[in-house]
This record gives sequence, structure tokens and C-alpha cells, in this order.
Amino acid sequence: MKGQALKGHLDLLVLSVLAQGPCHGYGVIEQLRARSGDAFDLPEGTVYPALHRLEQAGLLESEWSEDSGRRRRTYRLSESGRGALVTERSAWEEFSDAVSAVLSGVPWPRPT
Amino acid sequence: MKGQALKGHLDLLVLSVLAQGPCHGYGVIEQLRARSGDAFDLPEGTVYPALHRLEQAGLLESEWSEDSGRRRRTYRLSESGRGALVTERSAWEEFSDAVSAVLSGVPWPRPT
DNA sequence: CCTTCATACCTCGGAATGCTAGGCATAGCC
DNA sequence: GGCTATGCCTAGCATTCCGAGGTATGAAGG
Repeated sequence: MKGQALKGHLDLLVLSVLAQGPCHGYGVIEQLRARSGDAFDLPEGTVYPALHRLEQAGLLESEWSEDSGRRRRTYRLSESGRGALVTERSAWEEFSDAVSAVLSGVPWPRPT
Repeated sequence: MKGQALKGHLDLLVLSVLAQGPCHGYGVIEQLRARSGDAFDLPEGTVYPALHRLEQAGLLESEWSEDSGRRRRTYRLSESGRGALVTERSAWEEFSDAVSAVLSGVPWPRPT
């Protein structure tokens, strides 16, 4: 995956993962890698600040837990977060369709 | 269209427009608006620097022209630009598919 | 015991990018 | 003359992603 292609869409991805159940930061990274078929392999320096940002914005809630001597911070979607996910998903679809529309006019050098 | 959702994908859009024929800056903005069904209404402060960047990178070539007393700068895809368009389009499709894959796991509150 | 690796968290600073806000100039219309 | 549309430009700000570095625990291997 080319550098910083996901600019502006990271929030949507993180919210999507957490919509399927609470998870901690490291787990979010693994989920994204798994669900995207290895396309998204995000560095920690990308994901952790994003989680903090989303919590700051009230879209996530977090809770510390101790699991076999390891401290973890588990994130969960808030009600606002659930709403934001719906909004962001719509925005993504609109955006994606718009890009497709622009691209559809471009001659494509491959067989159809 | 929500603010700066197109981060990182602007180049692809501009190259796509210019792949369909030479055009000047103002025209690129209009083309994008038209082809996207008004989804993309980009400010000049976004598009002009992008054109300069792409020319700097060798993906575009430009030429000044005088049309009824108005000076215009007409941009054209270079060979490199044509190659970059292919690369960027592939990258977009990969990215788009990856996002879709992640989203596909999210329960969607609307009828399918 | 000690090293190494995987897990798990964090932050700082750089780099890129888009946008707001301003400016300049010409043509056409009222 | 004034206003709008066309057509170009730049400076500086804000946001965002990422590389690099730091901390700490547990398990595995020697």
C-alpha cells in the first residue's frame, strides 16, 4: 500500500473495526491487516494517535484492563461514535462513487 | 463533500481529467465538478498548487496561450504522467477494495 | 541468567497536503 | 464606472500520517 493513501479515511477504518466489538490498539492494527487482506499494515505511530483523537472527540470510550500482567487499553464505540460511523460511511461511498465517475471517462490501457 | 476527504487522491483526479485532453487550470476545476456530479467543487488554492506540483514532478507539461486577450496555461499529460495515471489508478482500486473489505464486516443500519 | 522476540503502550518531530484568504488582471454587461 | 465571471497566483495555517525512538512485560531458547 502506497504511502499515506488513507489520509482522511483512517477514522472510518478504525471505527469500522470497533463497530464489531471492543478492541485494544494493537488488536485494531491486526484486525485491519487481516480484514484488508494485508493491504493495510499500519504503524503504531499512526493508529495510537488516531485512537486518542477519536476518544478526545467523544467517538470512543476506553478502559484500562490487566490481562496476564499486561496492561491494555480497550476501546469501545460510543453512541456518538456509532452515529459518526454511519455518517463517515456515507461520505466514503459518496467520495468513492465520485472518484469512480471521474475515472470512468479515462481510457484504460488494459483489456476492458 | 466533506472537507479534505480527497487527501492523497487529488493527483489521480487531475491526471484523469487531463488524460481526456489538454486543459487549463480553471477548466480542470469545472471538469471535475461536472464529471463528479457536483461532488468535487475544488477551490483554486487546491488545484493550482497541485498542477504545479505535478508539472514539477514531470507528469505534466504546460504552455501559455493567449485566447481573446486572456492568458491561459494549458496543461497536458506527459509520457510519465500517463504512466503515473496507470499506477495511481491501480493504487486507487486496491485502496478502494481494501476499504470495502473492512467495511463489509460492519453491520449496516440501512436495508442492505 | 540473559538475550531475543512478540506483545502492548506512548510521544516527538518531520513531511506532505488541502484550504482559507488574499492578490492581480481582462472581458463583458449594466 | 461598477460588478461579475474568467483566469492566474502565493503565503501561511491546520490537519494528518508516519518514522524513530522510548518504556515495559511474558515466553522461549541458550
